[in-house]
Amino acid sequence: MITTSRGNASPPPEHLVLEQLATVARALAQPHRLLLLTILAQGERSVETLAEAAGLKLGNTSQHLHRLQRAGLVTSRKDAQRVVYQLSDEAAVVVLAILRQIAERNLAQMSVIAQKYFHERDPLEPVSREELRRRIRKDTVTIIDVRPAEEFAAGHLPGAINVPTEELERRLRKLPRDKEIIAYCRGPYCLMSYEAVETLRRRGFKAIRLQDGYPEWKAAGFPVEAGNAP
Amino acid sequence: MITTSRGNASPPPEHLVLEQLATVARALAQPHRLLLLTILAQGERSVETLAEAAGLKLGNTSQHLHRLQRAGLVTSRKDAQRVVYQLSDEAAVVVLAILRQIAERNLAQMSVIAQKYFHERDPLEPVSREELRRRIRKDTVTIIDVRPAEEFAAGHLPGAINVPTEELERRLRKLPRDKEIIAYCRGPYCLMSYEAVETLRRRGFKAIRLQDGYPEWKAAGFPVEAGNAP
DNA sequence: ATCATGTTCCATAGATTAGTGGAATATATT
DNA sequence: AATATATTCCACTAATCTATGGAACATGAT
Repeated sequence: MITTSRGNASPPPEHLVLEQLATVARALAQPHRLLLLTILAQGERSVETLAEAAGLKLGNTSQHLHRLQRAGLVTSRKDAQRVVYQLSDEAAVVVLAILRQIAERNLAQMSVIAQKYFHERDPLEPVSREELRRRIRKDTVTIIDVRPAEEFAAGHLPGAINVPTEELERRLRKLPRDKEIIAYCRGPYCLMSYEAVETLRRRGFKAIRLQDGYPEWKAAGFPVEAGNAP
Repeated sequence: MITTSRGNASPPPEHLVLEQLATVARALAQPHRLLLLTILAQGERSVETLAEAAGLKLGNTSQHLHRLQRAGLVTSRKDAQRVVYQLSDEAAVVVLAILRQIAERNLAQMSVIAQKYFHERDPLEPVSREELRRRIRKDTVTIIDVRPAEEFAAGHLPGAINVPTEELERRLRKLPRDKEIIAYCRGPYCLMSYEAVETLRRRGFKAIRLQDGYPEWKAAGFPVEAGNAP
């Protein structure tokens, strides 16, 4: 009798494929690595600055980065003594967005966190990317990027000015009181833009957050600028 | 001095969010669970039939399903004695597609597997979903769904006829020799449609595969039918 | 009530993983 | 050559995960 089943030899090709997908998923299955990915989504970085930004030990960071690299999520290049990592793919930003979507829609605890620490802090609906692009064309807004200077330099929204949260109070005088101010940062669950609009509104500015953050703007194919324009 | 850093109390909200995302990713980080998801992507199923389809022990399957449920990827409902699971979200299909994309583009081993077991077996470019929809309208194709009857009944492409691979040889007479035959199955890394077009071409039919499979067709928002039309 | 069916729960053993401290390595700089 | 800087490698511990067999539980049929 002819049979389509295989003996007790090697696993079927379908399973080999699933094994590969699981390798990618395993790399995503750890909060610290997800954190490293969200930091890399802002722009490339060396191991040391990554470790510092993530609050991790150097060796530990190095290990995590290797795991991410083996999973095809990041690539590295050597720049003199240092090793610079970057996302290998916009797909990494997309997969994070989908994990977020699944968690938001189906995990009770996620709703609680989103409500308590985020929505409650800024109940106003953020501006959508499309809407912001329209307003940029009409020049009716001021956009502030509240991420650290390093990340701003690696890439930002066209025309945005960099005002890291720590400097915000100090630089209020330079912000316009007539135009609406739109703030953005690393992503939808980054508190920096929340803090910024809170501060600004308290001081009488008209401020609102952008939907998501820089990586999502870029991944959506919207225009970006790089460099350290003041 | 006022500081924005927190003492040694609870982790920052951003980390709570990453913890949730990691929960979802951890559920995806195991080949057997990915297999269960691809089976559920064909339609809802009871624990027992899932275990059988996946080749897993019952208790083990039950445990995996709970993990998937806690991660918000599937939901269950009770139907008399049996418990029926289904995907909670089309997002599950999307996340599998992205993991696949990342693996394909960045993992050397994935390319080897894809080449050796899939591309080599059918070097012809598959028909895209858009192209197939056009041809359906013109009625210039016969579509065969080579998945098991159970999965066909749960949902299939409009007008497709169900010819499970084991029955293909037996039912060749009923297939047209003038029209092109388009075969599809569970997804891009499911061998059933590869086997089918191979058999058909050997017998002189004009056969070609559809890009991806049923779950991707449905997730793309294309029309589907359900029920057991012959 | 009793039995059959389908699913979950529990304890356990083996494998994998995360974090740590420190040694080893590679590349500039002096 | 010697030193400083940036990263990786290694050994080890604690925690988590997977699969297994079997007991327990719920539901419907007899």
